Amino acid sequence: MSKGSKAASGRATRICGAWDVSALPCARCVGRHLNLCKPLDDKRLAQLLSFGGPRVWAKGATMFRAGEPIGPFFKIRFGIAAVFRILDDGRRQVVALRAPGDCLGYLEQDGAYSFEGQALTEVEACAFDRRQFDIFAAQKPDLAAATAEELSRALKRAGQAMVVLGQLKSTERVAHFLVEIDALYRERHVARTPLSLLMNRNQIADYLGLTVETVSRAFGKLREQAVIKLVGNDDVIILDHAKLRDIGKV
Amino acid sequence: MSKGSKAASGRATRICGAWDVSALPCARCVGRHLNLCKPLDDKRLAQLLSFGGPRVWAKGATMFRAGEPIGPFFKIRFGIAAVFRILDDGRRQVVALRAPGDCLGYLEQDGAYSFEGQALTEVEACAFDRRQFDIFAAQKPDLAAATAEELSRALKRAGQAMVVLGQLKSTERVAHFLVEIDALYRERHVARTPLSLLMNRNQIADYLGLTVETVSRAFGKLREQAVIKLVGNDDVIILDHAKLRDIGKV
DNA sequence: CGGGAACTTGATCTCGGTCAATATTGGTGG
DNA sequence: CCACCAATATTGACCGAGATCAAGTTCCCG
Repeated sequence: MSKGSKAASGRATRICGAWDVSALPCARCVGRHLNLCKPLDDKRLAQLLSFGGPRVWAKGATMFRAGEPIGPFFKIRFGIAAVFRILDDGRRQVVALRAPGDCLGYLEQDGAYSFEGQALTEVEACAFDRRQFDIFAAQKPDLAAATAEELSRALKRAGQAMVVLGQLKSTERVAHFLVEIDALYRERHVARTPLSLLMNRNQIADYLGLTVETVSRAFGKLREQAVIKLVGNDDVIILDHAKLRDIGKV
Repeated sequence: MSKGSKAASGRATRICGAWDVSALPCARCVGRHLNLCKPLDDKRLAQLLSFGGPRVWAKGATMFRAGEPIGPFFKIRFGIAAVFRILDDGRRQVVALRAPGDCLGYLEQDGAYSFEGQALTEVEACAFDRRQFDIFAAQKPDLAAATAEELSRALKRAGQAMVVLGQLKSTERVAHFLVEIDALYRERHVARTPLSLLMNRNQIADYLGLTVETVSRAFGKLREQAVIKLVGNDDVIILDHAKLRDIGKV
């Protein structure tokens, strides 16, 4: 599965922004710059790389923990990660899904990570020392602008997620979720047919503020309405995009 | 009420960040630079001001609408504003509360505002043309850094709000809300005793993803438990901060 | 004061949570 | 390749938190 998504990502010709880390050498090909889109020239790429090394996490691995002394932040090259928080009593809320091109572990509070990070698939990401990155960004206006742009994108997505959590009914939430990750995976070239959720029902439930059972029932309703078709546990075929978007209030 | 908060804000010696707009001349005192904290020197302040004028909205006024062609963004000097989205069927979710020092209307999508903005109290803010601001920021690394910092702060708050909406029970949400705005108003020098909510039950409900009745009942429960005391419709005295934080999972 | 808006309280209903019992699935080893 | 098994998903029965509908009550502003 993670192999599949990785292959799909590999075909990407452009992931995003002024600092496309897919352009950076990865563990298997140090010294070779793919440089698929070139807002950063080779010299600057090399400079960025000098303090940001590639790293790989297995599916399910913890990338960082809330409260843990702040370390590097990451920019995803392949795979999908979840950012979440756990309350003392075990309640858990996934706060964001992060795909190739997204940053992860950027937020900090009093010198500690603000949220938890976990790899949903195998994940490969570049690690950046934030102090050095900030210094570098201070001299590269377009990199700073790209950072602001990325944060804006994340903030917009968070706002939409708040609408989903605060106002939508369970089936609406699930419909919204499907449209959302379909668009996300497509945009980041993780897309395949059928759509692979890359999350189990539990993780989806924690993202949507529901329980596993409710998520399952919502999938059932959408299937009854012939809006989707379920294939195994992880794959979904969207039969009626328009109706799904309609239900999901997208 | 808005007059009170304004007076309180006026006493602030430092609001935040590298571009404290309270340092900019306001409508009533053009040409005079308060310059309370001085990360920007006078020349740069003047430059910023040349494309960002002060503006005032009455309590309840709409500052911008989602989908409306993008105009300036704003940085609040006095007052409190709400950022929200309305669904076709009238459901409404407040996505963020913005206090002095916060930016507002920054997010855009395809050349239109992403959310709606409304003044909860009388609001005074500086308007900035984003194109000119971006150009300016590109030459001022510390301003770009301050923008990223501000976005990070907003994103962190959004993440916490998602936990509230996704996981907390109604009373927990209201407790969390009280702690949150108490801290916010305090931090931005809007604070007074007793705590003024500056929002009616309907607005609180729309922020917490609840109904007016449920919010009212939650206030009732907190009052019964002697955690708070209600004074009129808009003021709250927090009797037991520790317990309130505990209930609100802060 | 007086009147309308905002808040509170009560009764009822519904959606989603909880608990429990199957049913699928997909990975593993024979 | 198939049979098995643990993990995951589905389904069902029931319950409860919060929504909805409907009165009251309080507040606040003229």
